[in-house]
Amino acid sequence: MGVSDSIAAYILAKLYENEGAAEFSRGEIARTFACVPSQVNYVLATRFSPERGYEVESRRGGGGFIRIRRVSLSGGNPLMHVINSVGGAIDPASVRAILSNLAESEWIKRRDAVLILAATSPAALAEAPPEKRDALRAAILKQCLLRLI
Amino acid sequence: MGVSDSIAAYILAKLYENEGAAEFSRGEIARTFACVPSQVNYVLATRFSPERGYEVESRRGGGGFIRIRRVSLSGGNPLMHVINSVGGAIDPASVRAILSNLAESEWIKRRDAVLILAATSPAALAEAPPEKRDALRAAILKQCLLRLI
DNA sequence: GTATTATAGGTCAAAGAAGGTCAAATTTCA
DNA sequence: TGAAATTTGACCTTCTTTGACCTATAATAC
Repeated sequence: MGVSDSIAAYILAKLYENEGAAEFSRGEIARTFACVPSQVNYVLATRFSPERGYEVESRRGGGGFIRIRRVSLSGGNPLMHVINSVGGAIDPASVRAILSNLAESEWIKRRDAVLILAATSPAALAEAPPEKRDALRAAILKQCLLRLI
Repeated sequence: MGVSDSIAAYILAKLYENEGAAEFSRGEIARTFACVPSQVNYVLATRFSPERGYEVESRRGGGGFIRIRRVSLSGGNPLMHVINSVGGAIDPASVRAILSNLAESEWIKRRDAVLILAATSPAALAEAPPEKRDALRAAILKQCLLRLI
């Protein structure tokens, strides 16, 4: 078992103890496992991604922290399914279809759908380089749905 | 929790006790928390800014004081006001402050705030070129708030 | 009444303390 | 062996703490 797995196990244990929430400092983990701090970011990116049902929040500077929340306990949630199936990029029409479906079947509220649609609209993403827009749209959609689980 | 957070909590408690108003001397706070006086200014600037819905008044010299008041958004539709006052770019901390203020004064729902925060989070905008992120954040925020008017 | 002094608070920049990003080097595994 | 996963390190950004120096107001002394 490599260091990344150990770190992941450690975080998982903390989440378990604490009912799906954990807070720690990056430096603390790095010291504990005698690795460079950025390895913690690697673990977060590869094992605690939105696709896996985790929400990660952090703050820099003195008193900085990293906070993780486990958001889906099972794969049964259709929002989780959507988050997984979106992939790295998505066009506006698909977003509209997905949101419309989710609202129709009452997995999210109409109001939520409207807001996410606004956030991923061409108007909102006009500033982004054209070739990056679909990727941004996908990331925004996933982050939003994650908060609604 | 760092010193700044403690000071902020202290002031918040005073505001709560006193129905949205608090008065104290800068030196008094500095002594209480064993910090330099200017740290109090730092806390005021970062946690009790107008964006967050506070008005700060002060006087120097003998009998000097600092007075804080929680100020309620009013006069026309505050959403429109925010939309107009957000320029072409905005950082994450300011978005957080604005949304928390709007939710606090019930011009938007908590759920809306959470969603917009997710849509404008660093995680959501990681795909965008760094120099474009603040501009995108501003555009997304405005598009979202427009739908809530 | 004005000038002086003491008592506040204000500003700003440097130093310190986290966390973030990215890509090269290395290891693992199919 | 070649692709994928992991490890490592150089460099970046954000937030906090500290201190030197500045300005305004009140109290006091002429």
